Amino acid sequence: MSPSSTKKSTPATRDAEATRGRILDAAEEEFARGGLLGARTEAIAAKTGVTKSMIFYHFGDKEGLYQAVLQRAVSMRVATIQKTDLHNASVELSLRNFVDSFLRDLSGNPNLPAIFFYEGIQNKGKFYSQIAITSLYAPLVDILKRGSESGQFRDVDPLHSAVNIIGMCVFYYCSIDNVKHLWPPGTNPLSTEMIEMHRRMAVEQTVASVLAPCKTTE
Amino acid sequence: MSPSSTKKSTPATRDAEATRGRILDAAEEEFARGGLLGARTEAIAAKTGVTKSMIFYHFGDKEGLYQAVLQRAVSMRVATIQKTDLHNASVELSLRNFVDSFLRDLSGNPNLPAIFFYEGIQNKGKFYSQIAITSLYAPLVDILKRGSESGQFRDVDPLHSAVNIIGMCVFYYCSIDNVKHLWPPGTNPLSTEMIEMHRRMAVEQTVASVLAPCKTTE
DNA sequence: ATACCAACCAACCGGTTGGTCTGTTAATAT
DNA sequence: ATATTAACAGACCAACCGGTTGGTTGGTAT
Repeated sequence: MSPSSTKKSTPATRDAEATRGRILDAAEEEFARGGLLGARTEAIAAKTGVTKSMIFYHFGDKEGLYQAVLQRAVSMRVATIQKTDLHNASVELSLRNFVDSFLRDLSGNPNLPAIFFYEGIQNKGKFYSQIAITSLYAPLVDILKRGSESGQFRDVDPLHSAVNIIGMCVFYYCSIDNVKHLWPPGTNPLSTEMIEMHRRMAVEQTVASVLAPCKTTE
Repeated sequence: MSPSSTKKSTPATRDAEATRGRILDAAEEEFARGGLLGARTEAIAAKTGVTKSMIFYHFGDKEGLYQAVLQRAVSMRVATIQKTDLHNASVELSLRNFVDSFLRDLSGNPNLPAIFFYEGIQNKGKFYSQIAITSLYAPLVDILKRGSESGQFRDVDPLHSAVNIIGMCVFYYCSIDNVKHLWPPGTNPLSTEMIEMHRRMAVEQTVASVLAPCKTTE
């Protein structure tokens, strides 16, 4: 019953683990807004509620914090990929599952696409290692290869079509403030309905973009 | 025969118009690398060959230069849109023409996608006015609406599918350094063959992503 | 109780960067 | 020729920002 009855629980103050987590959350937002270069350590500290020094105490330097943010994001995505049914006999269903799970991950964290765009453009992918990119793309490439070879998909290049499919999924999140004017004023691009609409459209377009034209009956 | 025989030609030195052009070119590269925030005026000046002061002399401030770069990019794209056949009786062909001309524009200037991404994420689209976005997207939205209503396309939402289509086209250019590791080492993502491959794939996937499934031979 | 250390803060430092100020030189008109 | 002005250069500044330093405080083991 007492606040510190359990051995491990620390009473909220002086909790290093919790502080690191809060810094990571704030940093994710800030890096999404400005990338490694444009993010301000002061801004991260302000959002977190601790002093700027804590960033350097816990993560070494700005770059260390950045890598920690990237690492966490990749790990989370890889975790949900492993929980998804991607080896279904129907490659169409496998593709549908992959894209659907990807888009649900994104809707839970709309900042991630921006962070990875920054990583590619600003840092030329320096911190987004070969291993990370492969682990994120390989399952999708594999599905496309299987579908292409079995004839269930059109004769698409697996790598190019994989990249294009990811692009179709994430562009919306990276361009919200550019394209928001296309919708009637007051429309909130991150509202539940809009997010769901985008997911439906992206899944349907994705599948249709590679699916073989319907075989003449029989 | 003399170097300054023609009235209009200025001998290369003290040519304000040419200097502005060179600054714009250098700025486009630099803004593509870091956005309005991350671009360094010194770097732009260095690439141009003139002093940093010239930027402020010709464009007022960093923001003025940035707006000039955006303006020029939008104008050029609008110009080619107007030269493209987008009102063909076949909406499929109209769509194909739009995407193809878009991708050919991009291959001539791979920096543009990054600039517009930065604009949306960093500046929240402040300088990418409602007018600009509309003039760039409206023709595509129109094609999708026509195709959807006539039944030649599936029952897609014109706005969402338009955004997704653009995403499929530009993602490759914005993520080159992230996804380059997917291809065998040494592959140049900006080589003529890769660019052409990407354009073919993007056009085919785009059309397939909205095209109605083939009617039973009737 | 008290010694100890991880967790934290406030003040400060040095390099970077957008922008300015003072001048200088090349073209042009008269 | 010479006055005028647009097109340039270079030195400089104030603000900003990543990172450091020295010191403080709260939990904890003995």
